[in-house]
Amino acid sequence: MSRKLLEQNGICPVATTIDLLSSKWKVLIVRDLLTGTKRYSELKQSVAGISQKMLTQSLREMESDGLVTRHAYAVIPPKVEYRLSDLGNSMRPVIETMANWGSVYLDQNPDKRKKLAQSE
Amino acid sequence: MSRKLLEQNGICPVATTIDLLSSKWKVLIVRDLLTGTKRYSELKQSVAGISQKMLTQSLREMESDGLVTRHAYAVIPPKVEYRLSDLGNSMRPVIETMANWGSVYLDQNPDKRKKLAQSE
DNA sequence: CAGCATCCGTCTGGATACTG
DNA sequence: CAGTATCCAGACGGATGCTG
Repeated sequence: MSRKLLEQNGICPVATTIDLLSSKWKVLIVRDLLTGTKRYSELKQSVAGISQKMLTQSLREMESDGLVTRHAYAVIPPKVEYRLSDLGNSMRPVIETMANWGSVYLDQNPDKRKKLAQSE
Repeated sequence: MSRKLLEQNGICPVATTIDLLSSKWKVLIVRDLLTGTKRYSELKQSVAGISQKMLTQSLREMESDGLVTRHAYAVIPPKVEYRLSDLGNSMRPVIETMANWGSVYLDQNPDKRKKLAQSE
């Protein structure tokens, strides 16, 4: 229903952004690609908890949306790298703003921290 | 599964933010409350396409997450107003950054605009 | 007006097994 | 390593009907 959202909210810029970042996974993938090119297996690691199905599916959609580019090397074993396109990179401020907000929130709500130790 | 995301990604600030803004609807609700207090029926209008079930459910969750406050007036017919808490208001930069990104994106991809006319 | 309760189809997404 | 293919449970969310 992601496309429908855009339709129903017309040309709202916020809805547009959400539309391209439709799932949580995509946001986290962008987050991890902001630091540079990553292999499939690296993403699988850094995006804690994602299944290969969701990772592949998300990457494919992001590719067709022009957020990510895929670079496959004809070697054995296979090696595939993903990196942000210019469009994907332009999302940096969005992710950073989220990161800032989350940091402040975590600072002010120490209880939310208790859960686990760092993951990245 | 929203809480699980936070757990599995540890204390990642980005994941934290996504966690509180877990659904698209919530983002759009915050967007609309940024301009001030709104009644239930007004939100139902401005958040195009949302069902009363989803609206109520989202508002309840946002309330318990401390993003939104609810003010019910004992009149007939009933009147209930919703407004952002300080925490909710602090999300303004997040939504604005999304809006900015979406605006630029729409400007550079005029084809995405064709769909419909303005909705808000 | 502002909900709540319920039914129920749809789709998401995890688990598992297999391949170039 | 980097996927693809299937199965399937459970969550999501719309529609409908009913209240204070």
